[in-house]
Amino acid sequence: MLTTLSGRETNLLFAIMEDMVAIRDARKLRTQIGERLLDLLEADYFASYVWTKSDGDTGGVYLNMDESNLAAYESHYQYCDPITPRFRMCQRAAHVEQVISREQFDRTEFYNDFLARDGLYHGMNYHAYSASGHLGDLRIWRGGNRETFQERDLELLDAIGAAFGKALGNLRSDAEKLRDTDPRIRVANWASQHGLTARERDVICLLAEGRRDREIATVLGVSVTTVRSHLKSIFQKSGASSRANLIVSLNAPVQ
Amino acid sequence: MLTTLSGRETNLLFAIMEDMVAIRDARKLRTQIGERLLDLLEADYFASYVWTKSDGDTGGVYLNMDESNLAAYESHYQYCDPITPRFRMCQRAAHVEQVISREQFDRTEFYNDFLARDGLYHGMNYHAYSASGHLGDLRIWRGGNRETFQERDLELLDAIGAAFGKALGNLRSDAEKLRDTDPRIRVANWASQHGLTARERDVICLLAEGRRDREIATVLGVSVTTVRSHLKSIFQKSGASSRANLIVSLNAPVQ
DNA sequence: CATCTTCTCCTCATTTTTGAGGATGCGGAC
DNA sequence: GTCCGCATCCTCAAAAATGAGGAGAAGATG
Repeated sequence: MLTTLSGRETNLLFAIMEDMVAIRDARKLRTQIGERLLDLLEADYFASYVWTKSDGDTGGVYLNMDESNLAAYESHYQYCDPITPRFRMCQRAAHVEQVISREQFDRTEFYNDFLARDGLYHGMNYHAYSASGHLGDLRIWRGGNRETFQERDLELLDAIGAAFGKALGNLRSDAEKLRDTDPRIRVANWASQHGLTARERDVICLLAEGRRDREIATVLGVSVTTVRSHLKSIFQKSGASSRANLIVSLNAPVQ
Repeated sequence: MLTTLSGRETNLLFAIMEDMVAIRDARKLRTQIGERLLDLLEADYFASYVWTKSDGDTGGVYLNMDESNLAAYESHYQYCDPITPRFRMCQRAAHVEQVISREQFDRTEFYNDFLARDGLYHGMNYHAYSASGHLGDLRIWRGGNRETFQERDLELLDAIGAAFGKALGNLRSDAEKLRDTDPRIRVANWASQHGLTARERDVICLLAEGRRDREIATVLGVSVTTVRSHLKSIFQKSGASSRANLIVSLNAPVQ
């Protein structure tokens, strides 16, 4: 690739570069990059999906698209989407017409009942992957009254998409690390690993905080002997040799 | 700023953008960005310093500079460096001649005995800051037989420096978070917070692993009563009410 | 030298935890 | 219905940890 950039484009690219390192929330990053891309590529519509949703993230980020139409996509059209699976097979940014012929596409229910209703006509996608799977995508569209995307646009999207994918990968692995250190989640994982019952879970949650049998009993509203009874089976199931050992394995950031 | 970029420059900028998100080691990032900048700005020499050194990082990263001369900088010339303090006051990339007059500079020991020996003549610096202080810098030089840097070069360095600063800031705060979750360091911090003696530290290190008094005694090669004696003063100094409580506060990622 | 801290070890009493046996009632699965 | 897992409660005994009182030796500090 060897493309010159105008002053306007250079400015946008610098802004994108700063966003990539500065924004550390995947949803915000996708929104911001979307706005920059619409500007840079002179496009009209933007959408971005991630497949592994997390913390209240519905997965989709959209710009200039109709709410009710999007609801229809999420409930129906994503299941008869003829292009996204093909885009996902490309290792780089691709134009709609690189994955399906225009004639074929124009006859699909997906195009006529979904895309066309919002005015989407010319499209290109970038799908970011890591070793562990799909990270997220960038979907750029122009209306039918506009020019189609050129090879140069694909190159720009490709280069930005590469960095975008790395950034998403970083954010995801950061989130995973954080989740590994969240005590509640660690305790819950530990509990299911060892096949603990609901009540035994209640007990180790309090145990993990360093409480005594008597305190645990008070909090749970049962007698101390009941707590000891649960503890006995917890020791049996986990093979832990002492309360101290248990607390360490429940609280240690890395096991 | 409104600068057009050539195809070569665009490619380099995309590469820099990817480096910024992909490289998660501060030293490697500085080295890589240094090489890209030498290429992009057609410069001859690169140096980058960080002031808060960490994990075997000596602070300085250099390209095309003489080893023995650098040793002289670290031991002597950095203390009579007339320009770096002035560069650090600039909020953006600056040319040497923006912080000192050429005539003045050419008379300094710093220039004649240090820079000139390696052939450094035209220079520009970028110093990155965060709220907590200086993060790191980018120092770009050309030889005396070359053209001086133009306003356009400063603009490029400035834009890249902004993202570079954010990236360094992220890496540093990530490293700090990691350090907060390292059990050994947390135990050491906890110990000094509560004014524990060396032997008491040894005891809680083993205690934090969930060991029994007897085990601790064996490992330390003392009697159980000695261990209990140390534990007694640990309990007194820290105000902890039980061994379980102690283990939690020693192991909990966040206190 | 006297004083202080630290490390080492001790006793005695008490509380807490662990391990081993139980028993009862409840609700779902076969 | 019978069986099984679960939650609840019990006793008794042993092991571990806590709290309080020490004492002696080594070393640093005034």
